[in-house]
Amino acid sequence: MSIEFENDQIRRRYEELDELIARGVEPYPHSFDRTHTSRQILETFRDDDPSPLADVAVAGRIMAIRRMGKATFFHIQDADGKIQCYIKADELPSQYEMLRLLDIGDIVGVRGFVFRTRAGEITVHARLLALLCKSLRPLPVVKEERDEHGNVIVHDAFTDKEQRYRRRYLDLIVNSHVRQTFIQRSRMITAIRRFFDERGWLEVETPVLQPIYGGATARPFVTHLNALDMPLYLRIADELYLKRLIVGGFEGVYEISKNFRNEGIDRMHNPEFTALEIYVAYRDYHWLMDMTEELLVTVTSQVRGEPTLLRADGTGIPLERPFRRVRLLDAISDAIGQRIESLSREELYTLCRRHDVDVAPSASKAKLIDELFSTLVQPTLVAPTFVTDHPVEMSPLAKRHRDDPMLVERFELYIGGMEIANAFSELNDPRDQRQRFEEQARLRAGGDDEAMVLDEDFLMALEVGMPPTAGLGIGIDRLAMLMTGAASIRDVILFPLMRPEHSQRPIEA
RNA sequence: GACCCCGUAGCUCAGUGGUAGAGCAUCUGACUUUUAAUCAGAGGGCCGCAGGUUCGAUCCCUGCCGGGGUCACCA
Repeated sequence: MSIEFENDQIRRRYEELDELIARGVEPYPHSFDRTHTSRQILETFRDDDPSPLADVAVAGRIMAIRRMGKATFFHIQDADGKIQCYIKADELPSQYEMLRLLDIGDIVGVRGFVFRTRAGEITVHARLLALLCKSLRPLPVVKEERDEHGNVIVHDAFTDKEQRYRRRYLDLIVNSHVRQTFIQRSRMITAIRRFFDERGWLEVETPVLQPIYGGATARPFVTHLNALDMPLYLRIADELYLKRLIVGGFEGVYEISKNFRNEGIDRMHNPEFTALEIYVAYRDYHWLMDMTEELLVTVTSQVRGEPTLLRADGTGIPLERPFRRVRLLDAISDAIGQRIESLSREELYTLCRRHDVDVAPSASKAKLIDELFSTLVQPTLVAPTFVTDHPVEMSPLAKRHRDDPMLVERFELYIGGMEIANAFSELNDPRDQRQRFEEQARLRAGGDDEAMVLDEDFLMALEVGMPPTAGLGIGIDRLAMLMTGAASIRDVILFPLMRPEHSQRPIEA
């Protein structure tokens, strides 16, 4: 086998690998009996009694080496953090020789006793050094130092966004804040599950591949099922299936799932993203606003230690109950200084033009209201705010407002200028639902390719009868952004969608 | 999709119309409590790709590829 090496460092490492094998070192052994993680040692070491840590075994990736002739210090990194190790040539002559052939990036196991160095760092003094995996590619080298206040100063951080997203494994190895971000994301989802499970609501799984896509207005990804020779769509939402389960008699169901929307990619959008949807029978959107507040305060407190979310600029967003609640038409009217509910489509269009809101002349009334809101109001909604009671044309799956049939019982939750949640008192009147679908069909015929598709089976389910139900959707990625202070959705998705690199282009069959 | 910015060593970045430089990393040597270890030396580059202008292009121009940002589209 001949390998063309990309650079001298990789060639060098392959040579070292051969030399290790020639010396009888197994470069890829099967296991290592670890007794402690780095953190367990750092947290339990006591200067007045080091004996409990007189024989520990740690394992991890070498992140720094300081060779000083016949003694060497190195740091290894495990999932918990880093710990320094110390090895002396006269104590372990053959393993010290092997260490010559090791590099930053190699994974090793160290068995020994724990002590504190003159410089004050808790360190594992090696009685055994074992190679666990030889690394054949150089890692980005990031150096850290501590200033007099103990703050970590990072030098030459691995920052190239393209490389960080494409080679997330490198990003995770060298950027500890990235590891923390994804740990927090995972804890957030765990906390959400716990919150729902404690209330007896059932986690379910519904189809990703759907013959009819629904539950949201968006362009879908289309695929094809060979077995039945039919098109299928990747789901854009779970809504219609979860409601069928409420019809079926479950009284609280939720799903945390990937949705797929064939639309733009930017700081707030990834073609596949994670959504939470939950439906609870016999409840309405008022109850749901209270529940949403409690959910967010509980989850944020558990993940961040306090009920405060974090913006990318470092400022906090305290979650103080109750969240502000404002009706959509009031919010827009206040921003404009003029009531808008009785305006015609043409008057709304003129209003948009006057306020520099960019809209197509053919835009529907719902679209114009949406544009006015998202341009004039949404950016101002930093503190958590429920925006409620949307016009019925904007919300084909929501129940009409009990006080005004032109509106629906709906809320969207905005935090940090982002839409985080969307919820309704769910429409369960099958005749009204059919009319709404028919209106969507007219929009589709008029060229709106994001309008909803009529789903006869869903209507049949509503005819069987769905109890009054409250339904909520939360954008998990966006919530994770606020949980971690991320500026881009790509920073909270492990493998965000990227255009393939040239060498990785799929070959046409 | 439109516009703006970016692409130089493994990483982070300088730089110039006369085919390249720093720090870290790598290699050689010294060093048995170092810690951005230190000290002395060395190697490493299709300057994103392809054209064009020019005696000569990493630099100027055009196109393409990739990334970032803004807008549009959109949860």
